[in-house]
Amino acid sequence: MPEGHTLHRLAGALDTAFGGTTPDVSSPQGRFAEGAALLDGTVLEQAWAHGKLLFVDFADGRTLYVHLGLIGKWFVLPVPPEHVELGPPVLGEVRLRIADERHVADLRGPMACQVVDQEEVLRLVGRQGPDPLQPVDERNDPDTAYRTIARSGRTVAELLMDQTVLAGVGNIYRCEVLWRHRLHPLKPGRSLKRSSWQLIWDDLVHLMPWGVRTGSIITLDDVLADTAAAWERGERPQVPREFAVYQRDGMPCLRCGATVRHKVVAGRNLFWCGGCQRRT
DNA sequence: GTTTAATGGGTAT
DNA sequence: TACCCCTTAAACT
Repeated sequence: MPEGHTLHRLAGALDTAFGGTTPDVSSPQGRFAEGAALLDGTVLEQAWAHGKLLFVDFADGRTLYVHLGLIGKWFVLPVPPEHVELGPPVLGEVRLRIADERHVADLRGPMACQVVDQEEVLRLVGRQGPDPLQPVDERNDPDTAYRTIARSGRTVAELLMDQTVLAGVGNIYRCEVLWRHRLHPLKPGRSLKRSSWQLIWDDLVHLMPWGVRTGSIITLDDVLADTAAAWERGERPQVPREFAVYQRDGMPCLRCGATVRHKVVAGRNLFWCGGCQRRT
């Protein structure tokens, strides 16, 4: 679920459902009871994201900071008619519920869920690298990422997932974008050409908004073409969960037919094609 | 019924 | 590198 596209999509959904209103904020599970009490009954001004960090600005300078981590989920759903009176029943471990008579947003399993001040927001965002889902400017500059990559002996695979280098990319986008540009994931950062970095960044800028629109990571050109065509027609298609290399170890590469390889690197599953992703 | 894996990341060793 | 946290659904026995 959670790479950067998920958080930007969530920010939009929270804005649409609750922006400018005063929803009920609670912690059915109890573990966020104090924070929920601080926010309950105040205006939810705006939700926004940088990389995988999600922020919800409330009145009085209070901001809710949420990081979904690996397993966190946050669904924003309409309240079905039969549950308008009492609100939908709480199922499972709901750390935080934001709700009114029209919408309910239940947060489960987040790595972080806390009320922070503006200083802390700046500190958190300041540690993040540039985010391909935000406009490039002085504060969101892919060149800063390349400067780090170009003098690093760490692998490109590791650097792309380091949120202080590049914000929002997770394991799927990283594996797939490297495949798309035939780059070996274990190349050291300092061997990555500037032109290759520019291709990676531009490709993420191209791909990730489709993740925000559809809620699904799309990295195959034919899936993207079908989805974009359907979108043009005003349809909201179900996106097939298909990738080039992610979780396809032992299977043939969709491009060259060589066997997709797999290795655990820094505790994460890394996939790449042994045939068409060169080390050079 | 129990174990594992998952699109993350912080902290200790 | 290891270990810890968070939750749930799928994959085991």
